[in-house]
Amino acid sequence: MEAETVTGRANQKARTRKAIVDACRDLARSGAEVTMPRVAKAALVSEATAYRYFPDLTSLLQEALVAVWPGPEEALAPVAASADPAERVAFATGYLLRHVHAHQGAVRAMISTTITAPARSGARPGMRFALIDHALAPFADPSPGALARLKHSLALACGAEAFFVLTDLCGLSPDDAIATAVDTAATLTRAAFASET
Amino acid sequence: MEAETVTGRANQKARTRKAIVDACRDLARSGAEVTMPRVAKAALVSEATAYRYFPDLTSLLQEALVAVWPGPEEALAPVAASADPAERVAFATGYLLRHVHAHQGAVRAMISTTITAPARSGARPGMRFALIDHALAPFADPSPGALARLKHSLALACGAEAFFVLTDLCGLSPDDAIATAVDTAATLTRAAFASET
DNA sequence: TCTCTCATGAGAGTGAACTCTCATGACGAT
DNA sequence: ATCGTCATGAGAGTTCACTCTCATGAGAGA
Repeated sequence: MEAETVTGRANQKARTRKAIVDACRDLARSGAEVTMPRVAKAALVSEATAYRYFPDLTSLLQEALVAVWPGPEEALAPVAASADPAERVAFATGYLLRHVHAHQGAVRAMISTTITAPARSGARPGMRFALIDHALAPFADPSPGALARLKHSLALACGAEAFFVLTDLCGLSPDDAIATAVDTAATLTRAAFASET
Repeated sequence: MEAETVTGRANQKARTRKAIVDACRDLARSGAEVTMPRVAKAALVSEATAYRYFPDLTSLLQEALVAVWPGPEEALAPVAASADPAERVAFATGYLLRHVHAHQGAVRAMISTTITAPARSGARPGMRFALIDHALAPFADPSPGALARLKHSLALACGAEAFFVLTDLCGLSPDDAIATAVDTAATLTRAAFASET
């Protein structure tokens, strides 16, 4: 056999896994509702097999989404030169929320299943935390603990939940929702770096 | 018959409805998982009957929760005399989040079902909006549109989603989560009333 | 080539959210 | 007292998240 087929069994598994993740990603990108049966059907595998590779929908969605999203360095490249924390945070928030908007169906499904099982929330990708950390990495703590507190505050504005609260409950358009979240994140950042209380 | 039994049919319906709402409220208060079958069983009615009175779990939960929560005036009575917007908003946020914490199971179930059906999110009680509006009622717009924007920002910090993000994703204790959300809401309010940009 | 292992498929089963239908029986009106 | 309406119960059906079992067949090793 060729060198690439040395471990046929392993290759087979890798192919199956990839087919599932790809199908999930495609469904997520299409904005359609993402369910295990749909994904399995699209991937041409049985539902049982899909569950063999991923213990639950959440893990699958996580892997599919993470695969599509670039890392924080790449995402924040446009503001890499900026020394303004608010500007960096604002950009990160806009970036994150645009992705959430583009993958609404998948993200909604993920929140829906994790919200009722708080214990398994660890399965959710820490996109927001990586972005926030990277955006604030260059800056020193304005006052002891302030940075940690700011990061927690930002988790409220810079996340999928913020987007859905603004669109579903406040009735904002996706663009307005993103603008509002960005604004909120920037305000919080400015406040944290301004006050030395 | 007695005067109270004039419309037996109507009374019967009222009693059934009350039994369902009460059972739901009790389940919610117990912190247990709230499902239609459980509620129906506890209310001694069939699941079909429960669905006859409430089109879905969300409507039931809404009615059960709203019945327990006092109105905004009553809730904000302790800060009725305060003229500090940040203080009033902070109190409202703490109040709201303590209730969310006390009824976790019900609120989680509500979010779980509405997040996947954004169209029906209107069914969610506007607790936060009533509280925010009441907290900010005495104050004039610092600059055109600023108040409206502040209210949208506050919806992110003063809501159930904020509580769950802080506890489930950030890993904070309930008390720390509430403190963080309160702090965030106060910061946003102060920023809105301070800058005349 | 033969055999054994293991990835996979098929399908049943559970519980929950709903939806729909049909039978029952209690209550109100006459 | 009788009749008709209507609240209710019982139960089947659908979809989805999972879980489990059993049979099959393809690839790997001897």
